[in-house]
Amino acid sequence: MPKAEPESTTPARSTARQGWKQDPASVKADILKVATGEIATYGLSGSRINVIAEKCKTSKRMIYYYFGDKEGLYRAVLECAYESVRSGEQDLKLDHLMPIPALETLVEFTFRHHSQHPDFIRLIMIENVHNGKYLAQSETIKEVNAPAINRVKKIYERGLQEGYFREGFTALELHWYISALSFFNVSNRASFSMVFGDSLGSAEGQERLVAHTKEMILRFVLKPDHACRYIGADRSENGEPGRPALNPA
Amino acid sequence: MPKAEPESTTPARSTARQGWKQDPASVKADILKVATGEIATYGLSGSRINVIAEKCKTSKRMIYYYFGDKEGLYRAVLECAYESVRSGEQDLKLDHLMPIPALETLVEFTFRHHSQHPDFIRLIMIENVHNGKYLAQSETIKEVNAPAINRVKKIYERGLQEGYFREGFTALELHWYISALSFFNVSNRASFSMVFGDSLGSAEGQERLVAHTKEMILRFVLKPDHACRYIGADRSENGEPGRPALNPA
DNA sequence: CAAGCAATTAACCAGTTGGTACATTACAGG
DNA sequence: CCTGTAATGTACCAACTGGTTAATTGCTTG
Repeated sequence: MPKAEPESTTPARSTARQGWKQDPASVKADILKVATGEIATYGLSGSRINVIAEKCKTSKRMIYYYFGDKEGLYRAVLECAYESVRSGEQDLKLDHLMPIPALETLVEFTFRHHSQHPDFIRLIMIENVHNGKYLAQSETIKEVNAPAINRVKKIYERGLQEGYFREGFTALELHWYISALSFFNVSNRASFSMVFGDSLGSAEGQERLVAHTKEMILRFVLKPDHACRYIGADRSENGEPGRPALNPA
Repeated sequence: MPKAEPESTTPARSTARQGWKQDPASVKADILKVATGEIATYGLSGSRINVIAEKCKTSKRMIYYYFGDKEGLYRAVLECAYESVRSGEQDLKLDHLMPIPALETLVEFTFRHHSQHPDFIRLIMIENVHNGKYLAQSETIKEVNAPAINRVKKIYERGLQEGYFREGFTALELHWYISALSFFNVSNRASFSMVFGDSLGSAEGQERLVAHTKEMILRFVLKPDHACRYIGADRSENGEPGRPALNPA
């Protein structure tokens, strides 16, 4: 058992005391970065702290010095991943958009954001295999995720007030649907493409999936009249789905 | 390296020669069953063949005798899981239903079927963490999953011909959407409920999710006029979403 | 019954793994 | 310059792990 956690709560501040050839914070940050990659790749039980230490060009001892044990390292990786992903979600400016485009934007952003952060998705997959055991130990993470729901909530409530959206959903449910479609796209790509071919993984396939996902969420949330009018109006890029008006004939 | 795989290709045939106190096929089947549970719970690298052997009340040697090595066992578990899940999907009789109810039935079945087989979902999650490496080695599994696509395809094509569905989708895409929503419900329940509370995991929450998922898929696939007419007509059980007619006013 | 073979057991092994004890280095403050 | 302390490197270990060797048991068949 190491004596105590060192003080540096903020990793990667390079203006700290240059205690060695490099400041300890960067060592800690490096361990975290490498561990994230290793654990995301091999899982908690599949990753080896020896390997992590080697890849950090530091000693195994350092990992235990900073993170206590393997689970401590994993917890730190989880929290850090959640935080860094959250921080990348800030600048969306959805309030400036009308509810429908705002929702479209959010869905598209979520979909693409997930697909651009496969390691984060993998960590969540792994954590789910562990039944959320380590997520449960972290108080930080619950706070970190509240904004995600609020984003949906604001859009949905505005859409309700302005008469675009159907009533009867919760923001949590909407977030769930958006997450499900965006998450699955990354999490199950391997098995899906292995079994059915990876036509949906190609650039075109992915564009179809984003477009469809957006459309799916919108069609679901919109009031019928708005749905029939709105959908298809801007769906000119894509092929058949989405027709210009209610009655094609 | 064990000499050769024993002949029994069909596990669990109990009428085999009663070679010992119990027939070897049941030993093999038992190993497979226990291994499925262990691997689904702890992952490939997280599970221990010692533990599996103990739980089987057999020796570790038997596992190597029947499955060669740990990966061989895992492959067998994967294939067996896919097969047994497939076999539970046969008796749906979707051909006797009109396209719209057929699709509804399929979605609802898929959703509930997934939630009733969490171990299978977990195995797929784990296999995806391995990037489908072992799935790629199995030829069986591709064949096993073809019917899933065909089921969707038949419904979709009938729906097209009879004028209910919009054109421009592939059966694979539709299957993807149905799978995504059904799979996510199981795969991410832990992390989701850990972060947002498990209101969606309760009995009522689940019923809302099934209903919404069905509705979402239908709204997406149906032609606008059918969508407005059909949706909500049988949506009397649930609360607000789904209104009786196109123009509520 | 002897031989051959499938099924099974128990002991064993070498490499790995998470984790630690202990010495050491470098800086900071007195 | 001396000492405390944060930071680090080295060597080490006990437990475990996947995997194996070799002997044994019971059935079947000639």
